Amino acid sequence: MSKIEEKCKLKGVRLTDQRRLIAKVMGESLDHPDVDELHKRVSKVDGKVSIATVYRTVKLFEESGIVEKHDFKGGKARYEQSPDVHHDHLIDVNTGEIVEFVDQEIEKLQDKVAEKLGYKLVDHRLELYGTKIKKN
Amino acid sequence: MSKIEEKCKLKGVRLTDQRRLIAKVMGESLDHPDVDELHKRVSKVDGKVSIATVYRTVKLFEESGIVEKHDFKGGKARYEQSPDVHHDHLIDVNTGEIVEFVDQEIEKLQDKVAEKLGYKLVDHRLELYGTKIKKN
DNA sequence: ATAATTGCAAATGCTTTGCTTGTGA
DNA sequence: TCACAAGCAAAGCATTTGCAATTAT
Repeated sequence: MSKIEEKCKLKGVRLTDQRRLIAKVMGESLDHPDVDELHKRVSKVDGKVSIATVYRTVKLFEESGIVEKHDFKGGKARYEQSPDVHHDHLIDVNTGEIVEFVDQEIEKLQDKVAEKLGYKLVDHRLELYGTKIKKN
Repeated sequence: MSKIEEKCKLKGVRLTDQRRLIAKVMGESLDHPDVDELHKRVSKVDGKVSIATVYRTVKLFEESGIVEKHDFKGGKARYEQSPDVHHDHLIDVNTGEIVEFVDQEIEKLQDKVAEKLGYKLVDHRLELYGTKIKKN
């Protein structure tokens, strides 16, 4: 049973063949696929799964905190399995490649900024867009 | 002549009555209106301006660096006049209110993170989502 | 048994675009 | 004058939804 499947059980999310398959594909994905891409990967195993089901399932998983949705610039929503430790993303503007990173100092400063403005931070979005530095 | 109008001249953007009006409305907006809202405000002055023109104009202004587009969570694109000094945004998740802020330290750290990963930062997105802290 | 889930196609909401007429420099 | 802009309605694209048939517990 996949890790995502376990989380479904835990959250009381009813499992179907389609959901199990989508969970498996998500769990095996090391990148950040969009719904179309997920549907393609799922279809290789079961060609009868509709894209509507993929949409419904990622939404369900997201609402259950099982996957994370990202709306990076210029395009469709992309998904990844909810990580154990929070991270942010750097997107290569040339290749679309995504690099994950963690910076505790920035995280702390965000809290501080919010507090200074009279707010309690409940969510945030930090995305860096960059170009690869050529090494000589 | 509005500030945005001046920028248009500078960038060689041809001015029309509609663009002048949209520029004026944008310049007078202290919030971050979406296209619908802009169209409403524009329509109060000239009811014949079509929403397609508003879409085309904000896009043109954005490409010319005259306005900034923001895709905050959950909805339509919102616009503001390009500020002289960069700032980021904190969004009140209850009211939708937007607070602008500047934090040089975070900015610096972002550059540092990108560099450490082997990238040159060309753009970034930092949004804080929070709830107002009640004061007693 | 039966409430929830699926597949399909149609609908949605924001944004863009083709085409014809109008207009700024 | 004439390349470019505007208005309108239609098209596009990602995502959601109504409905009838299917399925999990």
